[in-house]
Amino acid sequence: MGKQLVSIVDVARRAGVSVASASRVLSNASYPVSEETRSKVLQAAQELHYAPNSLARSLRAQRSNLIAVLVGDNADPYFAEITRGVEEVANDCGYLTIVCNTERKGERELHYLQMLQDYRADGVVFAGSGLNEPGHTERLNTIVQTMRERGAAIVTLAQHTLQVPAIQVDNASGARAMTRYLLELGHRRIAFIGGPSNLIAANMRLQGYMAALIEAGLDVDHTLILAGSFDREGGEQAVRNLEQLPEPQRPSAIFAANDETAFGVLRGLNSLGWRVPEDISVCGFGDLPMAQVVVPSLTTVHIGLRDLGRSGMRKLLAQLQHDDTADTELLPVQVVPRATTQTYSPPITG
Amino acid sequence: MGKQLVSIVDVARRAGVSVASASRVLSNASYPVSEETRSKVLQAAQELHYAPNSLARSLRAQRSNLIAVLVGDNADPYFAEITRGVEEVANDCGYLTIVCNTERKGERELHYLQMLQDYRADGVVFAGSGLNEPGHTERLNTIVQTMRERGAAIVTLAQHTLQVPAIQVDNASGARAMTRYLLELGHRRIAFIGGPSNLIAANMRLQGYMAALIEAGLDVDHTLILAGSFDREGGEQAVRNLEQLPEPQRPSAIFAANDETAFGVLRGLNSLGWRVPEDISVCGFGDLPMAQVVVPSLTTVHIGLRDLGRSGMRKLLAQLQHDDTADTELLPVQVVPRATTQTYSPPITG
DNA sequence: TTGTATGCGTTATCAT
DNA sequence: ATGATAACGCATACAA
Repeated sequence: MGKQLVSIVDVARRAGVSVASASRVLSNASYPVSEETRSKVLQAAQELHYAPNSLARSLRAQRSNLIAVLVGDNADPYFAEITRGVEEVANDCGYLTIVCNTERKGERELHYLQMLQDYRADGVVFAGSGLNEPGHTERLNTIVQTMRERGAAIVTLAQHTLQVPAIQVDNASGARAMTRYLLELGHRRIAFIGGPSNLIAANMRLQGYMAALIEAGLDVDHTLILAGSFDREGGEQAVRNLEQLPEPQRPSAIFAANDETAFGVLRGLNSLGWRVPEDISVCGFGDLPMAQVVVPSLTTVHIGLRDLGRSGMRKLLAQLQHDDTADTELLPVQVVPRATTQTYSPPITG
Repeated sequence: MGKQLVSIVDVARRAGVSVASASRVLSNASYPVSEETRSKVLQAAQELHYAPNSLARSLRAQRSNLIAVLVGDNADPYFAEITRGVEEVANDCGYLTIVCNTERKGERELHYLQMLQDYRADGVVFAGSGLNEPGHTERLNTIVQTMRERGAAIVTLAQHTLQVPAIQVDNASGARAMTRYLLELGHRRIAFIGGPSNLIAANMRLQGYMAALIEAGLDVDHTLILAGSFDREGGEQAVRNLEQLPEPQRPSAIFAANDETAFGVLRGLNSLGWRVPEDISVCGFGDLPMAQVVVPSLTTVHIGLRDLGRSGMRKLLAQLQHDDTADTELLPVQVVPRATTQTYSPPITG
């Protein structure tokens, strides 16, 4: 490979001092060093373009200053925003951020965790909610426990099977509030397009939706609950399925379990020639940046995603410094009414 | 901190063999080892839940298996897509991906590079184009050279002042092609909303735009060239400025230097009550996923961003394996006509 | 085929 | 205040 970089030994030699002294200067140790020694070391380091070897440092210190964020897909704006928040705080505190795309596959998640354990990552942020694959929870728990015993910090930013410090998005309340909002607009037949069945967050939102209906004294119509996949394709497919429904059974509003799905719904409705919100109301969950960009702008449930990332990283740091905060916090969310929803008006039969 | 993890020494002891033998088994060395020894080591490792220390390994091997992607902002879909592609290939090849948000600040870029040097990152992907800050190029060059001398691989995915292997998005041709396309539609007054002046890519697109006009024998009207910032706000602001223009000087088409800007333009026009594409045509550059989501869907220049990331990482690997490929490749782009552009029709004066 | 010993670059411990 | 040295965990050169 390339030529060796200068090491602390080279610096010490050039400065005419011991390695120990050089180290004390270069690592900003609190240990007393004479001004003369200090300046000699600093100058030698500068002249040689000394770059401390963080791998060696980490090995020695049992502390890597590496943290990781586990996401389903970093190109998904939901995770991208969280990652941004995590990275922001991490960088401020001298940590490097490793991004891991699990593609929502248990196998990949475990694979990554093992690598992170190997690299002695100081912490891991689970950005997405837990996977419901058979046997996954157990295996996940095993490695997470091992990491924690080693001193690594873990935090989840969603409902999770993991028993670790968490910041939970209040999915159930958010979905309930949104459903109530639609009910107040006069809608009675409200379709719900869910997410992957192995995603806890998706289930919580479904629960919230049903709870609101029941509270309002309405029956839950299972023909109005459709499968989705948290992506646009799922939304489009669901619309095609809704179209198959006989006229009187069709919904007057569609609640998509996340914004991406809602975008797919909007696209699907558009190609069907159904106008939003005149013919049908639509809403999502998440409030991605593009929710405000689409025309009409999307009514959705706002989650402060970047802040969620920031708080998550801070919680990680707190664990690392044994400043143990409350183990699990709930992140409140709010309904943001925009232009894709409007008061229900009965179809004109003529 | 937490309790010590088991090391290779523990494994060796438990297996009743030397550390060297254990290492040979656990690192999959090509060195011959008897079947008996191998299985003893493997079993001991399993029983102890041995996790190899990658920091030690990296220190020893002078090779970290860490790579980094330098982006302006990982929450920007442009960079998010690239990062995804990089991470995909990196992970396939056993590398961990560090994400660095430079916020397009030279200072942050340098700061990150120093950290990456400290961690002995095996490679760095510069996803964005070079910054034009005074003195930045020189300082950047210095540290990049040091990294390369060390054996690290570098690749840029955009026009860059750095003299390193690169995959360049053909910004000039793309912008020229798009401008020609608008000209063919009959537009003559085409506004151009640029990007940050210190971004080479933005300048290349402006060059392409002007080249097409000149080729068509048209004058470049500088009142139609507006400043932008590669974000939605810039697009909205530019629209407000265009509105100030007296009627006859207004453009019939707006070419935004990137998609984000175009989204801002669409939003700005919408709030002004100008219809797209009936009253005015709009197009962007980049073809982000959401270009197909907005209504009407955005005419833009397609860049295969995820592929760009993948190719970039492959180019990095090629360098690492001294399979030196062509130093700089050009990534072709294509105009994708969608619904925000249409044939120019002169305003009806009545 | 196996084992011993050394070095990768740092920092902390212990003397001085 | 300074210096010599062990140890972090691993992989290799060399010896057996």
